[in-house]
Amino acid sequence: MKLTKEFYQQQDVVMLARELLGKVIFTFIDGQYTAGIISETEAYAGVTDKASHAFGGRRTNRTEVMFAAGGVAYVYLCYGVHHLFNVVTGPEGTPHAILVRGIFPTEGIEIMIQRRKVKLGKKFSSGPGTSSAALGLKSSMSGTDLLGNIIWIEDMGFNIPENEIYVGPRIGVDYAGDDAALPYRFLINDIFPGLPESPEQQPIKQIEIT
DNA sequence: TATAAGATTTACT
DNA sequence: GTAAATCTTATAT
Repeated sequence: MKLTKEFYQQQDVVMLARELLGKVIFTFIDGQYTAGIISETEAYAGVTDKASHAFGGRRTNRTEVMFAAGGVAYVYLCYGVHHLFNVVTGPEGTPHAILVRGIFPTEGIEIMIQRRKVKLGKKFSSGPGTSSAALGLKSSMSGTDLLGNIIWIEDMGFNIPENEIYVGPRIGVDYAGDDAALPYRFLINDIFPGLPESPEQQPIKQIEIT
């Protein structure tokens, strides 16, 4: 079941970030299918979030796609090196985005190994840059429709119980003042033991969402 | 025009 | 633990 426009265009980006855990992201790039279960996400809440690229309504060539209606990809180059994949959500004009920070590889694993140039293991796709690299995502794909046949996300029926989800502050956003402490990071540990060498995530303390 | 810092990863020491 | 890789944006000359 491919996720719909209606799903992506919901208002609550934090709720959507939690919902994306356990969903499966597919790519069909260079004639190769790859897929993985989303294991870690972070919400970036549009114009009001100091950690967001669109804070204060900032529009640049890079961030313009964040203002589109939900259901497209926002992929940008971080530190000049890593291509970070985000899901744009919310209605048109509301620049919400969800950073995908980790996946458990499920399909096209040989292709992913070629792209990553490392063996499967803890670090294989447990960060935003490595996840994007495994899936073949590049910043040139920013703006790609997530309802097309290049990048899409499906609900395969994996149900993630609330007590398996760790919630905490986002990574690397110390510059964002008060917003750095917001509990907008969601991750699941290795609860898919049947998968080949699922990367482990470091546990963090579960905190209440207030 | 120049500089600094960033939603990071990797290879070294 | 530290450094290097080197694109985008913001701020300061």
